[in-house]
Amino acid sequence: MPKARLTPASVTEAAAALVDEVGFDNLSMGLLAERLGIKTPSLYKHVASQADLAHRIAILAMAEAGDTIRDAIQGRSGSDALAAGAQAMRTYVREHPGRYAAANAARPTGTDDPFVPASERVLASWAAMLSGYGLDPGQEIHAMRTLRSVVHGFATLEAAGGFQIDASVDESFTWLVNFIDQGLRAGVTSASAVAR
Amino acid sequence: MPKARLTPASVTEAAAALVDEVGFDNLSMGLLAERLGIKTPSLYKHVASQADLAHRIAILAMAEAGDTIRDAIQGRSGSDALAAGAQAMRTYVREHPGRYAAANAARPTGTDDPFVPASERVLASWAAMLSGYGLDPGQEIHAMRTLRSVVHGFATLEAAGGFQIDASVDESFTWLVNFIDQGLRAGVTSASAVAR
DNA sequence: GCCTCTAGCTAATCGCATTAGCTGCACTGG
DNA sequence: CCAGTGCAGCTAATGCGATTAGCTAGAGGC
Repeated sequence: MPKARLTPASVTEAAAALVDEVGFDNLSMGLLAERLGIKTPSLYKHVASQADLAHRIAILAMAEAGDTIRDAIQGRSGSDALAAGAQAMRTYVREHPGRYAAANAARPTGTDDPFVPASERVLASWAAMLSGYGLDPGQEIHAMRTLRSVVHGFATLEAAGGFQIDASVDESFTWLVNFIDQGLRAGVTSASAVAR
Repeated sequence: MPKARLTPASVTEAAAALVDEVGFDNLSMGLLAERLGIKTPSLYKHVASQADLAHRIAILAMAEAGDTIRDAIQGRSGSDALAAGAQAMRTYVREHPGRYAAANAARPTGTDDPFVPASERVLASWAAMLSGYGLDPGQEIHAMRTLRSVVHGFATLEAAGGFQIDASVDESFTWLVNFIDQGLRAGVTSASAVAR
């Protein structure tokens, strides 16, 4: 049997894959150890505790989500960027529900916590998506929070199986993104109309 | 010492108050028992398990939220109903974060689960709020999901301390509700222009 | 070839949910 | 008013999952 040479990073990666399968609250040290072919206490040679492990998964998830969104909006702007970014986010959550749950449960441990820059990068992507709409600076923070809320809300409700009725969830998401896009564009025109 | 005569309902109520204080994931049978002035195993005379307890909290929360929202939109319609309902929901989540977390974590156990009608009543209120906008029937489900997503998303992000920047969160929420309202009103007129 | 360093192991501890079995009090029927 | 019954609460015990202590052997450096 091959010596896989475990590291904190590889353990975290395995744990992330595990939570996506069994759900974040079903994460257990025993289950993870079994997947890695080692005994439970051996895990503590790589991570400090289960809380530490969860935090590492959260950092990984935030970094991955940040990359995914940034790649999606690359070279796009305005409506296209919004649609691509939102879809990328939703897809990420759908494919990695456990990781996303870990990221949501995480709280920064301090100013030097890698989780902080990772989430800032995600926020930066959201901001970039909005920049194309030429919003009034005073509105930007509100628009950003609205955008975050709606995408986060949709993704978590979907992941939790909150949409029961058999109407296409894909279609609803497209509708939602369109709705936001139109609202943002209307805001721009009415704002400048006032200025004019 | 007064005999408080515990019941499943009173235990659930105490547990709900407890989770609002300490957070849903910090709920423990020992802590609850201590609050009630009894020993941990005695709790099992009233609830079947911790999972059962959590589920009862979820049902309570959903029922309370449903009542609160319904009361808020009483006698209002259109934009007013939307604003009042959304505010009521957010306020409920802010005042009862633990209960709300319990409700989100809950999954219906069957068709006779009281959780089902309780959540349906909440959904009915959302639907009532939207009815004033005279949306195209085919759009209603999407609008409903969008509305749920944005309010749920905002409330959970706020409860999780997700809004770091020191801009007024109240103001952001008002902005958000206004944004949705305007979009819905505009959507009525340009509903058929979705193809774009 | 020897030494050290450490991943992994076994055994033990701890906290918390849950179960088993006992007991006294409160309310019922007579 | 009294015996009988039911149940809330208690203590003691079980079990599982996280975590810690202490040991061991194999890999890489000298």
